[in-house]
Amino acid sequence: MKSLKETTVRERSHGRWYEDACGTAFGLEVLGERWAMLIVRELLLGSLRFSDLKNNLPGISAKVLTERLESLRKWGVLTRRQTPPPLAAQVYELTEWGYHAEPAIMELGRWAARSVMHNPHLPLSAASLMTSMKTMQLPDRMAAAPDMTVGMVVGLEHYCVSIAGGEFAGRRGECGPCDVLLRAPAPMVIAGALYADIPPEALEAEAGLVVEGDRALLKRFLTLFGLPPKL
Amino acid sequence: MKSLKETTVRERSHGRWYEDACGTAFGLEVLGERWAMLIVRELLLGSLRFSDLKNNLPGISAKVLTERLESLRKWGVLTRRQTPPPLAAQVYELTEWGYHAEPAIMELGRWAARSVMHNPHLPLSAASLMTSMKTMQLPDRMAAAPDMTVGMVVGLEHYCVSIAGGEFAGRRGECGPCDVLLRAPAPMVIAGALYADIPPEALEAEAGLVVEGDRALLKRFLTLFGLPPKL
DNA sequence: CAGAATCCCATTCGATACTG
DNA sequence: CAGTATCGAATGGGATTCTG
Repeated sequence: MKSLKETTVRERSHGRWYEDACGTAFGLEVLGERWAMLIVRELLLGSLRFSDLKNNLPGISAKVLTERLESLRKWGVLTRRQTPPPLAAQVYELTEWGYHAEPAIMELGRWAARSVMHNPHLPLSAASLMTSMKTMQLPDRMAAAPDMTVGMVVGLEHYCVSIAGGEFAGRRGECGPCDVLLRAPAPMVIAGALYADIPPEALEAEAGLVVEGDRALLKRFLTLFGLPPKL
Repeated sequence: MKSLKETTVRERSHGRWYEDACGTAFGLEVLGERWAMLIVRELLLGSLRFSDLKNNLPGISAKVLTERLESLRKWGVLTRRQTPPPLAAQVYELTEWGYHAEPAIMELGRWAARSVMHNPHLPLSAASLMTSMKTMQLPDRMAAAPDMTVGMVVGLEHYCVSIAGGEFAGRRGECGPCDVLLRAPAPMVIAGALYADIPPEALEAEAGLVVEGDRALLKRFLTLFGLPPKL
């Protein structure tokens, strides 16, 4: 009984679940626990405080969040940083390696979205919406897109999307001056315009969308994203 | 007490852990459980029977393997198929959608391999070796590579790698006629040649490697793969 | 061999309460 | 706000046994 427990402890002290040393198995040691990858997804859009993470991940408990953050810190995916004196808060921030997990996380999302069992018309968090936009870019349209800056205010959260030289970038925070500003009460209002081809006018009339700025550019913007075909 | 349990059952009946409906969250519902992604990785190289999967995934129990296979089947990642009468065996085989998970799994492995905490010189399964080769292709070298077929016999397992038109393909099974045939007692012998730049002659002398066929082509082959820089 | 079924302990998780 | 502490319930998973 004692020996059984000791064995377990020894194995876990390595942090290893899988005997296998291949890259994927190692990646799963780091990001394979429940919530871990979604925490990273949140932080891809910018640093966050503990409570912001908790609010953005409905269903996660403080305990699990604490454990995951500590685990991810040990693995070198993120760091905990004290913000300068004015705001004495501590924020979690991805390391360079942590940021490089973005392609892996996006590939998983892109793959999953092609399942016939995935319903894209379900409630979505604001961060999910931003990540999905990056994932669902249509490369040929994006290559021909004019540069633009699109601000989004979803509920109380601010996001800024920029397209420059065919490159998409999204982050948390306000844009400053932007070509288009969208205000929506919920993420799925914007998702409706992006993925369900609902005209923005209809969403303004019925879903509380508010559009400011260049409406023609908004139309163009909305053509840059699309769901992949199902398999 | 009853109501608490009912709530739990309802949520799990969706198979949903995360409230979030984004693609990544959905992908994690499907592949986020322990072992699930490694099972898929095994099947990417070709269909396998239950006992083969169990042997190839050291540490997995029959119970967990059964559960995962059933879950993956329900999600449409794989199917269970009866082989024709002569061999009355049943094999697990990825669906088309399941095969499309390959980029996501490889991106995760590629990312993980860039961690300073990942040691590539640890024991490796044969399937991991094959997957890692696909992941660690050097695109520019691969583009200029001549077509070739390389057979590998690792322990008792046979694999066949082909390069045609700059495209890498690997699968389980024998090659038939091939340009180079490698026999190694363990996967890491071949990994040493690929990633640690150990000359094949040294491995033949000291690690039990056996090379048959075109040795010059083998040298060329070994230059096509390399570990990504650490971050 | 290919699993299903059972047993049972260890771990995990979520809810709640508490603290600096 | 940013966690820590504790506890009970749920789940996970290894070992074993049984069946076709």
